[in-house]
Amino acid sequence: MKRKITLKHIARELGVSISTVSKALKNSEEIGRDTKEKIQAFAKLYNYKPNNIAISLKNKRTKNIGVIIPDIVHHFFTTVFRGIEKYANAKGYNVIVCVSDESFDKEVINMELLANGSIDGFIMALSAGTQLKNDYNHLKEVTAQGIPLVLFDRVTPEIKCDKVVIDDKKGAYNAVTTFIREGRKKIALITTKDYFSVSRDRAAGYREALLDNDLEINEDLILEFPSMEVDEKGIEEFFTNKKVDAVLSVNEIFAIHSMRFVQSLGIKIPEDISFIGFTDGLLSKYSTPGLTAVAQHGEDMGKIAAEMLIEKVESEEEEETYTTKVLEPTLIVRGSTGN
Amino acid sequence: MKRKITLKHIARELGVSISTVSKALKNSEEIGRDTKEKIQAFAKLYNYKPNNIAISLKNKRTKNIGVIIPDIVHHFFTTVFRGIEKYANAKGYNVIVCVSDESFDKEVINMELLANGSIDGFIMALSAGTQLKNDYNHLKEVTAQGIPLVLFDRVTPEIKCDKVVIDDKKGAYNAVTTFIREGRKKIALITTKDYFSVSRDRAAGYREALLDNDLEINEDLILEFPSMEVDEKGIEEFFTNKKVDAVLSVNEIFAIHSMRFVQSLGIKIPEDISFIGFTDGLLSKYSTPGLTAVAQHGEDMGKIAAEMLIEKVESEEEEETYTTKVLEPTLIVRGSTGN
DNA sequence: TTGTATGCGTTATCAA
DNA sequence: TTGATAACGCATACAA
Repeated sequence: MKRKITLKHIARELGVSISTVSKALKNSEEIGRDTKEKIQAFAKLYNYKPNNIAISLKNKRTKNIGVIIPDIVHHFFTTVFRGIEKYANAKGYNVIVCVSDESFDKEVINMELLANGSIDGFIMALSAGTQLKNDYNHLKEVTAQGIPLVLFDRVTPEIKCDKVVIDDKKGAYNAVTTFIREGRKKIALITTKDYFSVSRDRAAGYREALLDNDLEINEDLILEFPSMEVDEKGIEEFFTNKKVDAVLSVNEIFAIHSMRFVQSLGIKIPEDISFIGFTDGLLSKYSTPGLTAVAQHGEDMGKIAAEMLIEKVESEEEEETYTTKVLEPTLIVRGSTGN
Repeated sequence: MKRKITLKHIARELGVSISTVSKALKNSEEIGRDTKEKIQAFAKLYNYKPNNIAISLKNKRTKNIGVIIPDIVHHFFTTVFRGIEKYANAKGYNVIVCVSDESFDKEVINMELLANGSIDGFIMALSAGTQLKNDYNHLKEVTAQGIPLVLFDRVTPEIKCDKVVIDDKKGAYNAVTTFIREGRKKIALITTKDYFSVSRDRAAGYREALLDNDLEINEDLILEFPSMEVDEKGIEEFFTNKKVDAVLSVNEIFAIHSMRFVQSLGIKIPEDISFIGFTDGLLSKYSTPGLTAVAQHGEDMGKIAAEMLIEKVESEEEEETYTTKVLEPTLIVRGSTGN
């Protein structure tokens, strides 16, 4: 087993000093031609590569960025992650992922762990637990230490930092407008309590679109689940009792379940009822009929988040200017709408 | 902005030596009661946490594990990752992810980068590019340096290391047997060239099951795509020209597309044709009808991989014994089979 | 009981 | 042109 070779080894082997080796390998002008060649040849031969950890310690820069997301088996987050990873990698950064599992405690623990020197900055989406608890001290700690932070998708105004979100309100607004243009009148919303920031905005867009079109808001047509767990019973009950001709769902999974259930009742999509769901994921694409979806452009979001973070990480000045980028949602039209 | 505090700061502030502080914080018996209390109080007040990087350098242990996977927007890999992450985290390890993007070059670059001190060991699934090129020198390098490596799912006999796989052959065998028990005779296989290790095994299982049941292998019923890209045309052509009453697909996506197409032809599932697909993902669960699937138990696989890796990382002896764990596939029965 | 010295692998400053 | 030394933050063997 050939252990990794260090400057010291090379120096000893070649009878020169460590600093000479270091300089030679950086092609410093200070070092004589032949010593340089000798050292470089030797280094190449033994495949010398500087130790990242030592360099991190010296530079106080790890070239690692920490990503904390609520879940990894999740199409949207995974898409954002891809955007982050691609950009970060291209910039020479590695990505350390921690999954908060929607738990406040795990989010805190992971963050504190990584904050002790492992990473140069954070990119994260708040866990449900954190949003529920409304406690952001761990984030404040981190930013107070001068560690750059970028929040995406699930954000909070409590923390001053860069943010990337999509215009959830507009996404919902556009979806509802689409329904109305189709002549739908009884438009339902299936939403969830947990995802405060996004659900709130989406519900707001839903309401605003109805009002702007002189339709009244019927609270009976708003189905609110406590979490994103699928409540099969709740869905069945809703659709057996309520008469609706269009449904906006804040996520794919509620929409898919609903579609299946109404289809089992012999109701036709989109003839009798239209569906639009947030987050253009695999299910939307492959359901029958395809689910018209509000695309969140996760990969772009990830890329932008990484850009913002690395920008801050590498900038010398301690700017106190934070920006929030708002991406435009796009409606991907499929078979579940349009009659 | 309050920068992170170090032992040195505490020492200076309290007028003691660095080593005294270090010992006091480790509750060493050597240090006097009052000094210890004073130091501990001060440290708590300023929320002292040791710097991970410094400790890594000292211990030559990073407590990071590197995970290299071909794709992150992928249900199976993401599931494995969850298993890895959970276990690793519980053991105090962080996970650095790199995505090879199915490319040999990226796999090599990422691996070499991480191998220079950033991680204590690797868990990975080979990229398609690597399997195609059949070049494993980067893996050999790493293991030669004594860095533990665990391969999962997409493995190679070329490298001596721990491995975790499912019995792909058996999964396919069982699926085909299920078809035969249903009385199916014209059983097709949709497969792909790229994933050598898994596709080969699955195809072998398919063939063996046919032979064991005295059915002849009709090469016309084997549809082989060059990659996992969906070739809509190819699928349509196949199903318009061939008469089949059962289909085993090496992935969900081919199966889903095929189901949709045959349904559009008015063929009934499972009455006229049965489907089974590998990788029990979201699509299988939510397609209509649900796709009977060969579950790969990704999370277990990830957990086992992490266990094996951490075991090796933390063991003192340089054992040269490598084991391969083979997980049993499970058939998840849904609506696409059983007539 | 406390402190000094050394080392982990690297780089940078300064001296020779 | 080369090398000694200090420093990054921490831990520990050894002195005092």
